[in-house]
Amino acid sequence: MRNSSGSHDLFLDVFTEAPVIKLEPGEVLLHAGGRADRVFNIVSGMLMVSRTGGDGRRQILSFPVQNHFVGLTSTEDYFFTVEAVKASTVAFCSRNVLMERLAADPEAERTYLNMLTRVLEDAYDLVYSLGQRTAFERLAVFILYLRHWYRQSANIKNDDSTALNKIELPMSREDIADFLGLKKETVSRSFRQLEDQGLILRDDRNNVSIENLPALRELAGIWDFASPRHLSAD
Amino acid sequence: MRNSSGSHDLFLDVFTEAPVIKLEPGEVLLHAGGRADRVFNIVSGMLMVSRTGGDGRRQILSFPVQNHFVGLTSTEDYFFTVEAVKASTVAFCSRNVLMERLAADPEAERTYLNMLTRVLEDAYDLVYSLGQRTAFERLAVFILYLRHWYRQSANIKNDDSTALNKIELPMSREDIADFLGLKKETVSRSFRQLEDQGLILRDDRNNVSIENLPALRELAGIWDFASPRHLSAD
DNA sequence: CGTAGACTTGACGCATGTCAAAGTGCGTGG
DNA sequence: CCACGCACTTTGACATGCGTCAAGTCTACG
Repeated sequence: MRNSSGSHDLFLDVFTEAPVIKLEPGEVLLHAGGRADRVFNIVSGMLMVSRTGGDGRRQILSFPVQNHFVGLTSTEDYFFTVEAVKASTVAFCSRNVLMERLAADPEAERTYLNMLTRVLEDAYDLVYSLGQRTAFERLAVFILYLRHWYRQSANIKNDDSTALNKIELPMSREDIADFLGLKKETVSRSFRQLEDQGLILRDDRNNVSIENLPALRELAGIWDFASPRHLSAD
Repeated sequence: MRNSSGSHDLFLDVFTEAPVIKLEPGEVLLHAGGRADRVFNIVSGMLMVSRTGGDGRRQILSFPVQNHFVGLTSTEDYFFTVEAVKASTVAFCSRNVLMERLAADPEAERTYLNMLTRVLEDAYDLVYSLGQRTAFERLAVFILYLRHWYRQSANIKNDDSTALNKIELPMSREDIADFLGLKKETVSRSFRQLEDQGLILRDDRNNVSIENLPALRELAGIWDFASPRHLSAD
């Protein structure tokens, strides 16, 4: 199982009593280059982790949501920027405290390793999308990702639940583009294409409805987000 | 410092006395879908980690070399395939043994977390390349990566050493293409373009010489592989 | 030598990027 | 409450980088 929100498998107890920070949309939690002395656990909302090159090109690395974890580096400094996409609250603790806790408690350590490994697997999923999928497919996968995250947050078991067919898109088209390695115009056109083919419906700027889940999954090549890996078997 | 080959910062002692496997080029170490009960440390040579979709599209995730680590999953099964690019030897130990060692020894645990975090950072580097860079730039970055790995293996301190200007390319053009999210023809043409601009020289099929390191770095936007992060500051 | 596999090169097409204009919703101030 | 303006999105026309398909070339190996 990939997750079931709130389970101890995903949550480190160093965060249970930890202080929280409230963030408004667009507010920056931490900057690339800043000293990496804290780690964060998202309590609610949605953040955005990005990296910007010297020439201004920006790549979004992830959109962490409830119970996701942010702040890992192997070095002294953050190499990414984290900001809020929507109003969010995050718990934080110092890196040292976390490390001591992990050293003292093998159970916490296992949990942490699992979280870290999942982040890595998500990164590899993104690599696969960027390297192998078309714009159209990337957007389909992205919508299924959002659906998956909302399912986790709402703690809904049934992966086919129609309760999950309203998808909120709290980030801008440009953010989506920078996540998927596209331009915002291409994202717009791909949304249109998905709508024209009856896979989704654009309710408004920030909300789409999934109209044909099996076809979306077919397009994405993803059959079960909860299974060991996201790609259909080879 | 990102590494200094053989240092205890990068090497887990569970592997010191561990049995090794010898692999010929093309030989498969493990298959996607197989039970993930072992972890591996590369002693010499070069491997290739890949993931193939149901429709046959393949994405190479990494080319691990000396002292790199392979076999991490959060689940019961491997979701990637690992094979040898050139003759290699790898040390292995069971996942359980590793986990027990990490639980027992905070020092080993720290080392392991660092290794894992670096793998994650490499994955994010690849994400940036695939999402933001042109074919030409991706190849420049790739050559600099190879150079960086060879520098690690040879344990050469000076990052400008001309001893590192002969770069071996043990993998096929198609492998490079599947790593960089391109087609093999585009890889060929980008090599040509690099040569035409005097940045490299193609000695033969599997060897290039770096002719203009500063220009390559400029193109890649990478100034110092040993620094906290690979991208030039923003 | 001769053949096979890998690589290179060329001609062409298409997906995505670029640039520009029009549409949409939303907050602000009259 | 309405109207204006602004930011974001959508759409359109066109450009281009990379993919596709098909010859050619090289090299290793029999």
